[in-house]
Amino acid sequence: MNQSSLSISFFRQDVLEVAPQLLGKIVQLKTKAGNRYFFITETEAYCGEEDMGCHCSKGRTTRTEIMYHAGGVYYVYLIYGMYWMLNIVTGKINQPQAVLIRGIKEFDVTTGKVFANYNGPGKTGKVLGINKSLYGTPVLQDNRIKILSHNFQGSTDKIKTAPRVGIDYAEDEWKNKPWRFILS
DNA sequence: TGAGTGATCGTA
DNA sequence: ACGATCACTCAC
Repeated sequence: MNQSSLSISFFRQDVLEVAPQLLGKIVQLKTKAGNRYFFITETEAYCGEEDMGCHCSKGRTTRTEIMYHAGGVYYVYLIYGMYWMLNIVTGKINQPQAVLIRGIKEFDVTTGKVFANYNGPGKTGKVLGINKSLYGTPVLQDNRIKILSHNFQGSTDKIKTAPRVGIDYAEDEWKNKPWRFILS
């Protein structure tokens, strides 16, 4: 298995480039029992203060501060008191954007066989052991989670788009944007 | 369809 | 200081 990570320049592209390109990318998780391997199956893009579905539509706050950083750091937060959402900041400095990782599948690294599906951002955060300590950590620096630069076999072929989930409070213009990317 | 759960943010 | 809200999940 090629272990090279995605570069910092990848994450500093616009979120609408990064979000679909993250589909199929392999995530390596280091645990006491050894490495576990996943690939990304679903993402969502959140794009700037003008995007009424994005947390940054309310401007710079303690929570959203990290989104104003240049791309390539983690943005995590707790929702509904239970679920840690895993996001990666993208774009340039002061261009607040992030990709939400909404789903991953786990596979056996020797056989290449998929054996578990974690659909939904809450489940994704749980299986990866996300918590607030990851907030602001550079993606390339974290020693527990590595995002590799190559794709799970044959996973890039079919990308579906759909409106984003859970932002019913936003006006139709933003609610309807096809910024949810799904591997099929 | 609604309960569970706690950080965050706007209003005082 | 308080109350409403929330990029969700699971059981019913």
